[in-house]
Amino acid sequence: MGRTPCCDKNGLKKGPWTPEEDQKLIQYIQIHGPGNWRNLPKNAGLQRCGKSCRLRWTNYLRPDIRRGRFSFEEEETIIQLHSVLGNKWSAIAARLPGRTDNEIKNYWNTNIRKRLLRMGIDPVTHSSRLDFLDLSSLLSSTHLNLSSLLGLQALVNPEIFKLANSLLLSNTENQELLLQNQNSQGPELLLQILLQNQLLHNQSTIFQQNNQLHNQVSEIPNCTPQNVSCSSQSMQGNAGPYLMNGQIFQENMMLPLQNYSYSASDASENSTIQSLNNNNNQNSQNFSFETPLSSIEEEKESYCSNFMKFEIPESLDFDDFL
DNA sequence: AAATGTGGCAACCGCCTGCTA
DNA sequence: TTAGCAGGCGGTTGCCACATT
Repeated sequence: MGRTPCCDKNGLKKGPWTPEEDQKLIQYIQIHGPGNWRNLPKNAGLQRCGKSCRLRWTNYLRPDIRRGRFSFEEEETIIQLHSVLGNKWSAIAARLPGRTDNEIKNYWNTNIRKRLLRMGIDPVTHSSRLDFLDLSSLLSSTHLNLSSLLGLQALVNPEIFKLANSLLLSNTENQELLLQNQNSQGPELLLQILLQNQLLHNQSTIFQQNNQLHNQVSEIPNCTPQNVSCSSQSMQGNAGPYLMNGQIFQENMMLPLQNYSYSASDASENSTIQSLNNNNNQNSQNFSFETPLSSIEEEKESYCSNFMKFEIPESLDFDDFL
């Protein structure tokens, strides 16, 4: 024979808990401790199901629960863990002291998930829905403004970007020479390098690709291979997502997860992305943390706002990306 | 000022697993 | 051995507050 039913569901109260009910539950658990949820409602004088009491305690009344907004670090942890664990909210909550699985789940569904969708990132697989290969050719075919290319820093591995910057400085000094050299494609080549090594990277082949980059760089006049650097220590022997300079990357994932916040050019709401912003302060806007922040949200929004502003042909239908 | 839309979140629902009588 | 429940968990709902029209 099995156990007797935990409770008779008839006549039991449902819905929001009253302060009086909360007080009864707290007092009872303070004396007897949590557990034995089947008998708890009767012993505590509550007209509730034991399951309801357990949920109320674990999700709301527990003294070690941390209320309030999620910190930037907590959000980063949630995203990283979700990329590994999926919707295992209890497992994620176990890594975030004071947070309940229900709270994390709600925060994901109401906040993070929507933000990822707006950015064209699948919140389930954490992979981008944008085909950056096509975007690469797209960018190559448009009038690429080098100063605005700097805005791509939010998209790419900072180490690779340093390389790009070095190349840029190097090439600028010999731009005329570069343009005369048919083997060198100037900024387009630079972008190709960026995309090949950052956006198309696969964890298992990242170092092989880096060697290719090394070779490519060697072919560029006035650019020495020692400029090439790739922070390998944070990637070695790591099959799953990995951290690099505070950004979270994952195999088949095009964007650093830390840059998920997104406010300005919302492709789901605007049929076209705003044209290039040639403001020279764009970089400092994206990466400066000097400005006092009124809220964490502002910090996250400002961190990478406007980071995806390209000149896009009108014929491009962004609905296809979403 | 009222109606409507939207977001956040507490709580419920139902399934699954492990335990127990 | 096994029927069936407790507890755990993820998905979903519905209420409320605030924003927008």
